[in-house]
Amino acid sequence: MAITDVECCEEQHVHTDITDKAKKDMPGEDELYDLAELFKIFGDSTRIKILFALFEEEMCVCDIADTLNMTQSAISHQLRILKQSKLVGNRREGKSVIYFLADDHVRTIIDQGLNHIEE
Amino acid sequence: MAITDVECCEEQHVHTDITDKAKKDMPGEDELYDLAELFKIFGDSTRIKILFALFEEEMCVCDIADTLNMTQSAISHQLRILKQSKLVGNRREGKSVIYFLADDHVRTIIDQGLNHIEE
DNA sequence: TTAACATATGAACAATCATTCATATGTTCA
DNA sequence: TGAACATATGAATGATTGTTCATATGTTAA
Repeated sequence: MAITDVECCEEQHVHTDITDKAKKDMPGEDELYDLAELFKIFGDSTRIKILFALFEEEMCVCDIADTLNMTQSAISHQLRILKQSKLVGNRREGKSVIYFLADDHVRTIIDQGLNHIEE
Repeated sequence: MAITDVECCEEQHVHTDITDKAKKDMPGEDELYDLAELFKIFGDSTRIKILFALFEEEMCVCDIADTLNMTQSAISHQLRILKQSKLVGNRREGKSVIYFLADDHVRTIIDQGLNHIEE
């Protein structure tokens, strides 16, 4: 057990058997960062609402804005974020652009969140 | 179909059959807000790391700080948030305070996130 | 009680972010 | 081609937030 610098408490008192194991099993920085970034996407009620709307059916931007009673611009900005995270996909259909859920992870993640809320 | 005000696109073009259904099935504001708040907790890599550390075993604040190589103050502030969200619990044990995972939802939610990342 | 240790917390600061506004891009139809 | 519609986007702004620093609270042992 190396005594390199001062911790919050005396280094001697750190339970290195536990912390060593925790450090060893900790995922890499990149994975942890990506994971946090993913959850950050769900951490905004506008985006959550958009996802709930798309649970029903695919929709154009205009319909989503109407459903949430928000401006087209605000929705478009958020859709861009959702698309970058591969949570939604889109396709152009004439003048409209149709957005849809990319996969079923979204549903599962949100359902787990609801479970926690409703306990 | 009421024509009350101007939407992003002409009100006439909104697919009210779809938007009405989406509006009807949308959870209440409070629930959506709580859900977003919950995911916001997971949307920070420091808190994610703390949760991963606690996956291994319960730990005192000092050990968590050592595991993450961060200051005691930063960890304590984040533990407060995690506790408020009922994601972790704690108990005092002498001079130390031991933190632990509150329930298994945490694991499930993070696992689902990892699934999405690793695809 | 005092000293040392462990944790919590308030204030301040920098960074991040959601929305708005103005405008640009892209599509269709006459 | 031009006009109308639908969506995207850059800049600006107000609000939120993670960390640091200083310090307070709480616990133990001498």
